[in-house]
Amino acid sequence: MTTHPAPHSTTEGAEVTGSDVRVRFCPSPTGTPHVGLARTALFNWAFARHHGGTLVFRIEDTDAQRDSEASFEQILEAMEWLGLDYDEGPDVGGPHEPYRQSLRRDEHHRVATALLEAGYAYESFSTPEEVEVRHRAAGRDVKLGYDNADRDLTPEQRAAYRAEGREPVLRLRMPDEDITFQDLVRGEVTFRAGSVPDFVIVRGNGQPLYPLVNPVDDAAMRITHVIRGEDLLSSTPRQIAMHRALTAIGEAERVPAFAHLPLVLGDGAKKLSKRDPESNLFLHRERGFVREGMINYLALLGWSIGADRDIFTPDELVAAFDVREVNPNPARWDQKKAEAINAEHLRLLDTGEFTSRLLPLLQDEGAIPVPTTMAQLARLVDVAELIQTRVQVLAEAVPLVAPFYTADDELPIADDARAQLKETAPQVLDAAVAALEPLSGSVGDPLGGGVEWTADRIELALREAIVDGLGVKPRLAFGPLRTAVSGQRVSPPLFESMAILGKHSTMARLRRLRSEL
RNA sequence: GGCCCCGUUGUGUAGCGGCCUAGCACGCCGCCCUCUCAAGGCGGUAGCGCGGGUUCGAAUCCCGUCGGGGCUACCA
Repeated sequence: MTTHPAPHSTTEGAEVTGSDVRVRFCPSPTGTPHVGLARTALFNWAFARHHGGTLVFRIEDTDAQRDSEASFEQILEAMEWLGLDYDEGPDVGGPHEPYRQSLRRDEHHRVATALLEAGYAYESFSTPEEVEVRHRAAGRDVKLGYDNADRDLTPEQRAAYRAEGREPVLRLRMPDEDITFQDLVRGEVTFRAGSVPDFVIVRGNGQPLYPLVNPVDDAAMRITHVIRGEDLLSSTPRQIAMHRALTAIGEAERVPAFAHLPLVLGDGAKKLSKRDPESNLFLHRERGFVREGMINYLALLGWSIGADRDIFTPDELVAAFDVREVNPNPARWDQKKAEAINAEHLRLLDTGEFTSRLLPLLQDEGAIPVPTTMAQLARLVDVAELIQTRVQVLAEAVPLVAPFYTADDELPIADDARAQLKETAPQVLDAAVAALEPLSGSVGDPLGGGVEWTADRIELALREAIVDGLGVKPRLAFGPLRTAVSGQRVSPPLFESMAILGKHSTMARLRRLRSEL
């Protein structure tokens, strides 16, 4: 048996839709989660949810050299953080267990044997060196890869190789015809006959390889759509050949539909490398990206929801997502745009929610005492309202919030803030102290009478005393006060800050800076 | 080298033969607002890689060309 009739299944090319859709996210647990990986997971998730189908999470941990349990845990953590829930997976079970590829070894061997017996796979004894020698001898480029030389070995030849002590690898016989498929993102793609050599599916030591196990598991799990990165586009003819062979021997129902997502590029024109810090999903989380912002930006890497709109929620993504509308061109990671999108989502949060997203990060960064008291929490809600439009990522809140939780006499005065103080600063501070002293420290006369410590009253008193009284321009009038109160050049609005700090703290801070001049 | 993919302002995109003197967003620049910084408002900057076709008409279709990228393991 040299060639095979093309065993195309009758369902090939007939795309499955609706709740019959079954897609999978199948990372190999190497290293920390990459934004490109997250985008692939997101698009699979959005596709499954949009169609009311099933998302399978399978872990491809068959490379003991590179895989790690820690990485596996991180991928789970990433899925949870992004809120990408799956219907079947290693930690949630499902009808096609196990979902850890390393546990499916027996199944892989069984199928490999079946492929061999049916003639779709064959034993190959050539070493890479021998292949290279043959290419050179024939004047061919050695980069052509395997030369299919062992395709038609006789039983005697195989026995002879075995007698030499050689351990054969198993190769899948590629069909002698063009392989064409409809990529959901790119349209028709054709690989010329003969351009893809017969490939190894089981190592000499018996270890099954990715080109075998990935399609075998997809077939076993009845995957209908393979949505993955463009870097795997060139392996598609091999997978299709494998799926056709699997279909022919009854191990698969169909050849799945393929969709290849554009690459995510880094600064140059190259694929965003794992070495590039911006590729690390968790670094973005630590900086204070929220789930909604990250999902929104990730979705924009190759897809758009409409002509004049680019802010949307995860639910809106699910409702609108269609993998056929994904753009085939590579997308560059743009940190500024990513943060701008995140900022929009921060502003969309109501103050209470914004506050609770902020709290853990502030605690971790030491910007707010731990444990945090109810009073401190209440103050945070007030502060949060002031800074919500002033941060793009949560981490930017740290310097803005910290002064509200620092002892008055320990407030650090930044060098640049001190440096910008003009010679009028002392008299401005004196005037401020004098103007604010008469105000009651009370913030709540329910009847609205009396002098109160509110932002409006504070502003009024200060303007009268300094701007009108001393004839100092507003900018110069309030600069020193800002420095005294926050220790910084940039802060939340001054009068509101004073109101939140209270009279006692405010006065102490004003006097302290004055005393240092 | 071979195979394959991609090509609209700096970036991401809208565009699927006339609605395009190319829209939106980020960025950048300016103005307004203003106690700083933001947010917000207004305005500006910059693009269909190139060459041929097809057509009354092309960013949109075809061919070529150039450029960029991916893959090219007994990794996944």
